[in-house]
Amino acid sequence: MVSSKLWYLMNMDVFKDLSREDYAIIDRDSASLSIRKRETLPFQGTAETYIYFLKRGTIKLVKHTAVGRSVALDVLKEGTLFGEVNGVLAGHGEDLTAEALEDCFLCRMNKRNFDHLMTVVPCLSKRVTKIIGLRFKKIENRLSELLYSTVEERLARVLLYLASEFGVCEKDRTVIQVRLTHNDLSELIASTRETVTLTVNSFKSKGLVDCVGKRFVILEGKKLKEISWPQQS
Amino acid sequence: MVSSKLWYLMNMDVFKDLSREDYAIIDRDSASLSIRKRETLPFQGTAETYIYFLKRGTIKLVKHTAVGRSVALDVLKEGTLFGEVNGVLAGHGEDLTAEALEDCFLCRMNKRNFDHLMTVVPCLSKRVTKIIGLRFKKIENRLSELLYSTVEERLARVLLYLASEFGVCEKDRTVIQVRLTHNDLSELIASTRETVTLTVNSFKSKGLVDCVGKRFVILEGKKLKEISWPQQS
DNA sequence: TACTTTCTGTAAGGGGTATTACAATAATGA
DNA sequence: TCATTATTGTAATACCCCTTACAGAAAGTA
Repeated sequence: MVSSKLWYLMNMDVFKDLSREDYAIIDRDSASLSIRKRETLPFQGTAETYIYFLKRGTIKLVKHTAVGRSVALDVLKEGTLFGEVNGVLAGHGEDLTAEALEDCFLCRMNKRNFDHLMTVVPCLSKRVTKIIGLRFKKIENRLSELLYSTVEERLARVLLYLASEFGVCEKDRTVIQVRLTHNDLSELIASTRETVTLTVNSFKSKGLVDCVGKRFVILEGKKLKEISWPQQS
Repeated sequence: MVSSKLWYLMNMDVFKDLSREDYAIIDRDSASLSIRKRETLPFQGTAETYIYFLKRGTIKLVKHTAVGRSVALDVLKEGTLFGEVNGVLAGHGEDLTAEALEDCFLCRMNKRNFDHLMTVVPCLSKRVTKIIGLRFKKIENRLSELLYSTVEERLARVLLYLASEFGVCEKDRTVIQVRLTHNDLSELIASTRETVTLTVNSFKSKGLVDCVGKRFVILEGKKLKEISWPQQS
C-alpha cells in the first residue's frame, strides 16, 4: 500500500526500479506541494534548498538579466526533475524563477536528503548525471540557435519544439497542450511581445499555425521547418 | 619516480590527492599529445572518444551553427578538463571544435577508461560533477548576457572576463596573456569581425584598452565595467 | 453585472549592426 | 628575400526589430 505521492514518484524515470528501502526513504523525505497558474516557486531566499519533481502541470524556467529583461530557459513538462542538484539543473539561482503556466502539483525533497540518497544509490546518481548532460547540450544549442537567426526563424523553431514536447496529433494538425501567451513566447525566443504578435499573425495568415482556445496548433509543420532552417534544401 | 606526464596530471585540481593505485591507473591509461597554433583537435569522426586535459596553452571551444556561423563557448586555460564526460563538458559534439590559440600540450584518456575510473574513485566523480555544475551556470549566464546587450557591452564584458582568467597585473594595467584576433573576439561575443575592429578601436581611442604585441591590455578596468553594465550605478 | 487586469492588435520611428566591398598592413613560410 | 596568407582598417548601405504609444478584446474577480 503506497501513498499516491509515492506512487507518482515511483513512476518517474529517475526513480524507476529502486529497492523497497530506497522508496521508503524517498517517501519519508519528500513532500507534496502545489502552486497555481502564474505563481512562481519560492526559489529565492528560502532557508532550505529543494529538488522538485513536477507531477502535473507545466512550468516555465526564466532567467532574469541585470537590465530587467528575461529569457525563458525552458518549459518543463510533467515528470521533470529540477532544482539545484550539484549546482546544476537550474536552481536556486540568484536570478532564476520557476513560473507555473497552469496549476501545478509537485513533490519536493530537501537537497541534502537528495544528495545523500544519490551517494547511497549509485544508479540514481548516474541517471541524474545523464539528465544534466542532456540539459547541458540543450542549452548549448539554444545559445547558438538564438544568437544567429531572425525572429521568424526562432519562432518557427520554438513552436516546433513545443509541438514535439507538448503536441498532440489530430490527423493533419498538432495541438500544443500548453497555454502560452505571446509574452511567454517572446521570452522563449528572446524577442519582444509586439514582434511575436506580429510574427504569429503572419504565420496564421499563411495558414501555418492557428490558435484554438489559447492553444497553438501547428497546421503546416513542414513549412515551419523550412522557415526555421533557411537556405537548407 | 614519476613521469613528467603523470606529474602534470597529479597537480591538476581534479586529480589531487588520490591513492598511489589510482595514479598508476591514470598513468597507464593516459597519453600525451600536442597540437600547434590554430590547429583543431580531431574531435569528430574518431573511433574513440577521449577526455582531454589541457597542460599548456589555450584552447577556444567553438560551436558551429547550421547557417555557417559560429559561437565561441569559452576559452580554456591550462589545467582545464574537457571532452565528453557523461555527455557533458562540451564534447565530441556533432558541431563542436577545439581550436588551439597557441601551441598546446595535452593529455588524453579514453572515455571508457575515465568513466570507469570515476566509478572506482567516487571522489573524482564528485569533482567532475562540480566542474560540470560550474560550467552549466557559466553557459546559462552567457546566454542571457549575449542576448540582451549591445556589442559595446558584450565586448567590454568579454575583455574583463578574459582579464580575470588570463590577466597578469602590472601596477595599473592588466595584460591578457592570450593572443586573440578580432575574429576570435567576434565569435566570443556573437558579433562580426568588422564591428569588433570598430569597437576595439573606439575603446583604444578612449584609453580604455591597448594592444601590446597582439595581446590586449586593460587600462581602465573600472570604466570598462561601467560600460559592460549600463544604467547600474 | 461591472470593474480591473491581462492579453492582443497595430503603427510610426529610429537605432544598432550585419553586410558588402576593398585597401592596407602584418605575419608566415618557402 | 619575396610571395602568400592572415589580420586589420574603413565606409556606405540596408534592414531587422526594438521602442514607444495607444486602443480594443478577453479574461479574471468582486
